Amino acid sequence: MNGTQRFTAAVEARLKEAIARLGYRSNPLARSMITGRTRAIGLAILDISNPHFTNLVKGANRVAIQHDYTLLLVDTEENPQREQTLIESLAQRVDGMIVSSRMPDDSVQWLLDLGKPVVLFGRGARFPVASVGTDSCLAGYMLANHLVKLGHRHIAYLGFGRSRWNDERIRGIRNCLDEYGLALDIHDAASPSAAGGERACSALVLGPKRPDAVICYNDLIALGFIKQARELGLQLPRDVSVAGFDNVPYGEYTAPALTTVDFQSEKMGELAMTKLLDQLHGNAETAASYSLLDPRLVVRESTVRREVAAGDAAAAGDARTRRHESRMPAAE
Amino acid sequence: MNGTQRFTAAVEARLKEAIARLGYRSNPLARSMITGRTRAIGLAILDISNPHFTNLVKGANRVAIQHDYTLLLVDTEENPQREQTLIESLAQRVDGMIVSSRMPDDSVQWLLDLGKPVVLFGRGARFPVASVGTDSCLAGYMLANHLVKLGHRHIAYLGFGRSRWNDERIRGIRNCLDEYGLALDIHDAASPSAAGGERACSALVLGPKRPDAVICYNDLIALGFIKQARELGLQLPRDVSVAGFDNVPYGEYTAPALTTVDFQSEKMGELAMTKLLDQLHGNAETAASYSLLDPRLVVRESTVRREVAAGDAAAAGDARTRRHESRMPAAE
DNA sequence: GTGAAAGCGCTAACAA
DNA sequence: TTGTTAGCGCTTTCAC
Repeated sequence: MNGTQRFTAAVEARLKEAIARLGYRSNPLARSMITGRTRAIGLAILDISNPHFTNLVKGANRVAIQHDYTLLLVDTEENPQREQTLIESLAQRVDGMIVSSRMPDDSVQWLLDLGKPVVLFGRGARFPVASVGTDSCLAGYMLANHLVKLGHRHIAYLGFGRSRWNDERIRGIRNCLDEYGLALDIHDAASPSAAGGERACSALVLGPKRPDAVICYNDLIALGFIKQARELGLQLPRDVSVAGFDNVPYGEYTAPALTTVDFQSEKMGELAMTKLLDQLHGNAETAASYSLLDPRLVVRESTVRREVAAGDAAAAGDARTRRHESRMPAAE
Repeated sequence: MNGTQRFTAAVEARLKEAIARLGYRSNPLARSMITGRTRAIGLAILDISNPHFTNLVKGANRVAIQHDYTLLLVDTEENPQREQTLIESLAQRVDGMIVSSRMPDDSVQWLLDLGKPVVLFGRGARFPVASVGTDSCLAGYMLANHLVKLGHRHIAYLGFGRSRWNDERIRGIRNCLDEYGLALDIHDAASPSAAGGERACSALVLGPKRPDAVICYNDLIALGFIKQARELGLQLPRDVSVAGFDNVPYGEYTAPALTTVDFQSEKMGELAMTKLLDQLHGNAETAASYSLLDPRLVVRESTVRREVAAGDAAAAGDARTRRHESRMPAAE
């Protein structure tokens, strides 16, 4: 027996000797079958190529190891069917699951019916699930506000419609632009990746009215956009300011370095794992709670003050004073 | 019973009904205990933040899914103890393991003793293990050759001593430089990451003799190096050409875009998984074989022709002719 | 403090 | 084609 029973030192030694001699190793499958516990946690992420998600993993892994759990990872590759298969397969081999998914709130039920504790991302208080997230609306407001203050007036959003946060980000941006009486030009990328940003770039930049500034759904799209805009002959950031969300590590190493909003991905991972372990160990307090992390604006080189022509400047000043005293609606 | 036995349609229907009514789901743990098969493959990688490894995962995952296997991932975080614990824990839950590790050849035995089929990376023919790798020596040669042809004479290598490929890369670089009678200045980064490159930069760049060109152990180090060199006031690539290994996706989005050697990481992952499944299904042919992938030079903007002063030019010409007809030693 | 026995949920082999 | 049984490697319980 392993750990449950105590013996006299003599017997214990003899036991240990036998174990070593036979090369015995306990079969965790059989053990798990009995105890119903695996000491493993499953984590499903949408895309392992996206540093945002690998940061989640880093955070979750740290906490798991601290508590002597093994973190098992699957990459669902933004594919809903694959996601369901993989999650079902994984869920039965672990004590609990952390899941990053685009499935709508009402499709989440089967996940809960798996009978394992679950932590999700960004499900808000509207759903009785443990969940951790950030204020995407506020983040959008921050970025828009930053750009407007730099003198930008024609702002575009290159979004990703399939994301559950896309609308929130738009809302935040609009909240800000509305204060200045500015319109928002909305575009959509086919995928939340650099390739998506590249492909969407020309439609924005070569379209009828080129924006002064582009806010992208995430940093990867922003990176792709920047590269493609360059190849189309634009001078960045002079011609167009670009910003993203997530603060992925590589945004720091590009030129121009990327302005973005830090969502504290790693801390999100930590928090999710902590929440799950709490649930596992019966601390029901945090069970179905929602933890919100603060977004932080990270200003780098990809957003710069717009050099305005004379006519433009007057219009800008006009707009700014017109609705000068409006409050920040996103800080609710 | 599930799949093993056939029944008449009537019984089958009644069975299905009962299954649905009871909400029965087979317990894969119990099943695996009996059959000894889990239909899962374990993959251990050194650092999930490194796109090289996430590409391995992408490749392996694709093949696994094709064959209806679940790929379970662990991140060992460049930590040997953690690695051993995680691998042992994972190995017993899966049918086979793919392991990316820095452990020396003679420490690999315990891994094989786990009793599961294993595929490793870059173990060569010298070890009776299934393994896939690339020719690091040739890759080093390619990069060095590229730089010499661009007129660089003072070439430095910013390596990572703990890697099992570091010496191979140095050998390849030296093979080339020797042909031109050039010396190689060797430095070492503390970690194979952008942070490692940043920290190591000043010692190289502010040292007694600044190199014309720096070859970094991998792209991440190169990215960090470039960023830091910029902050130290250097004009890149004019002042220093920089190159790396791996061809990580983000090297394309930096400025200057990174010259590198493509190791076909994704294909490596595919190949490793294919090899493992072959082993699992009894195709013993590939069992202990070693597959080598070809490195490919990817020239981008971070390496440029050196603008030589008059004296330098003469010396360079001299060196080039001196051992003009020597063969490529790395193509063995 | 130690050994024996029951049974977890399943599959495999066999009997009906 | 169907129902039954043994037993996988472990933990748990209980008698010794």
